[in-house]
Amino acid sequence: MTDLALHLDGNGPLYEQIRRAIALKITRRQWRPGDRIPFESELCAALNTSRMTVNKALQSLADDGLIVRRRKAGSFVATQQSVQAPLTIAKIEDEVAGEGKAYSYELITRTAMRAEGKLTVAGIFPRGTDVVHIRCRHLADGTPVLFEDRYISLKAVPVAGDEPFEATPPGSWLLEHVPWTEAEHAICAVSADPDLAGQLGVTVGAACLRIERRTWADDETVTFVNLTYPGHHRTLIGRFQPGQRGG
Amino acid sequence: MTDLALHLDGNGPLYEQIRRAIALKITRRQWRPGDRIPFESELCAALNTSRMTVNKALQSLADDGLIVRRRKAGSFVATQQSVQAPLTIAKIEDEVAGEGKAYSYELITRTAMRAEGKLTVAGIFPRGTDVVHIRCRHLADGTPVLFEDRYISLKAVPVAGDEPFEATPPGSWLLEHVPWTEAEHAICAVSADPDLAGQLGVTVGAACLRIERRTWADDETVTFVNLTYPGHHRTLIGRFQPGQRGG
DNA sequence: CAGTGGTCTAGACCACTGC
DNA sequence: CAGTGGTCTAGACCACTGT
Repeated sequence: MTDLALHLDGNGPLYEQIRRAIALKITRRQWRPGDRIPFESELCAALNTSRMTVNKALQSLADDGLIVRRRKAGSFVATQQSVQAPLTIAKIEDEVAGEGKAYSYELITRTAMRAEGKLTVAGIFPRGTDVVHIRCRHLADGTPVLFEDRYISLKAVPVAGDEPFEATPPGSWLLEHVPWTEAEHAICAVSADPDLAGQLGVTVGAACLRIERRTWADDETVTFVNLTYPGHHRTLIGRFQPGQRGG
Repeated sequence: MTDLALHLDGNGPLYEQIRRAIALKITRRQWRPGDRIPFESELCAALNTSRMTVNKALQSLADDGLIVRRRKAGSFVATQQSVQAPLTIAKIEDEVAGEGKAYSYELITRTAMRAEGKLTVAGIFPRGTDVVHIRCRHLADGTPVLFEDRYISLKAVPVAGDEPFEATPPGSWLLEHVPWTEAEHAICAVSADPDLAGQLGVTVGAACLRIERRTWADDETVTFVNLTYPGHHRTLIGRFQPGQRGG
C-alpha cells in the first residue's frame, strides 16, 4: 500500500506526467518492489482524470517492466528489476551511409546444399532442407566492417535458388522479396579464426562481436545468419529512461 | 496511397488485429516504404471502429518503427527499415538464480580516487571528480560469469564512500540507494588481457562480450560500468514480431 | 488556414482471477 | 462472485504543420 501524493509537474501530456510521477515513486523507492500501487480507480479519483489516461500511463509502465498488472489483484512494482535497452539493428548499408562512408559489398561464396550437421542439431532447419549458403562481406570506404554467413531456406524462399547474390546483399534482397514475421537474436563474442580474420582484416584471434539472427515467416525458418563485426565496432544500444518514455 | 482491404482475423483485441493487418500489408510489401497509409479517419470508417482503437494500433506501429506519423500529412511506411530487438539486462543475481545455480560475489579491489585520464577524456566524469573504483566478479556455482569494473561518483552518491562493497555487489547496492533516471549502453567484443583472463577463468586473448553502461540521475553521471562476460556467454536478445506486439 | 494526429473524457461491457 | 484491469466507444478540443 502506498500514499497517493503524486506530483504532476505540468510538463507535457497528462499521461506522461502520471507515468513520470509513478516512475519517480518507484525509482526513489517510495514504492518498493512487490508493493501494490493504487488502483486505476483510485488514481483517477486522486488525480481527477479519466481512466483511459491513467490506463495509458500504467500500460506504458508495464510495457517497460516497471510494474506488473494482475486483474482483480491490482498493479505491483516489479520485483525483477532489470534494465531494458532497445537495440536497433540497422541495415548495414544505412549504417555505413549514415557515417558518410562509401558502402560496398562483396560476395565470397554461394553454395546450394542440404541442411545437415550443426544446422539441424541447432534445430534451425529440418534435416535435408535445401538451403543456399552465402558468405559475403560489407565494406565502408573499402574497409571490411561486417562479415555475413547466411543460410536461406529454399523451401521458404524458392526464388532464392535463382538469385546469384553477386551484386545484391542477401539481407536487402530478402527484405525485398520475403515478408518475415518474426525474428530472434542472440549476441556473443567470438575469436576470429584465420578465415574470418582474413575477411574482416583483423588479426587471428581478435575478438569480434557476433549477432545471430533467425527469421521466421509463418512458423517456418526463412533464414539464419551470423553477422560478425570487428570487436572495436561499438554498437550503441540506446537510452532508457524510466521516467520519460524511452528512446 | 493504398487500397483499404484490411483483413481482420478475429483473433484477440481489435487494435491488435488492426495492427497485425497493417503490419502484414507492410511486410508483404503491398504498402511500401514511403507510401502513405490510410488516415485514421479512413480506417475508422472502413473498419467501423472508433478512432481511439485505430490510434492505439497506429501508435504501436510507430513505436516499433514500422510507420512514421506526421500531423497534417498522415502516416507513412518507414523508409529506414531496421530490426528492433529488446535487450533485457537482468541483474546478474537474478540471471544466475534463474539458471538454478548458486550465486556468489567477490570483491577484488575497491579504491578511492579522482577522475583523470580516460574517464575524463571520454567525458564521463568531470576532471577531479571523486570516485570509487570497484573491481569485482560474479560467479555461478563457483564459476566466474561476469567481471565488473565500475566507477561511482562520490559527488552524486556520497554514501558510497562509506560502503565497503565486500558483501554487497555494487550494482544491487546502487539500485537500493540511488534512484537513477537514465541509462545508456554500448556493446562490444574485447580480448581478455591477462588480468581479465584470470578473473574470468578464460585463456588470455579469449573473446569476451562487454556491455558498457553509463547511468545518470538528474543530468549527473552516477556510475560508469564495464560488464564483461566470457565470450561463450550467449545473450538472448529476444523476439520481435511486427505483426504481434513484441515481447 | 484547413486537416491531421495527439490527447482527453465519461461513460460502457467483459474476461479473468483472487477470494 | 465481486472487483480489477482490458478493451472499446463516440464524442471533443487542440497543437502542429503542410499548403
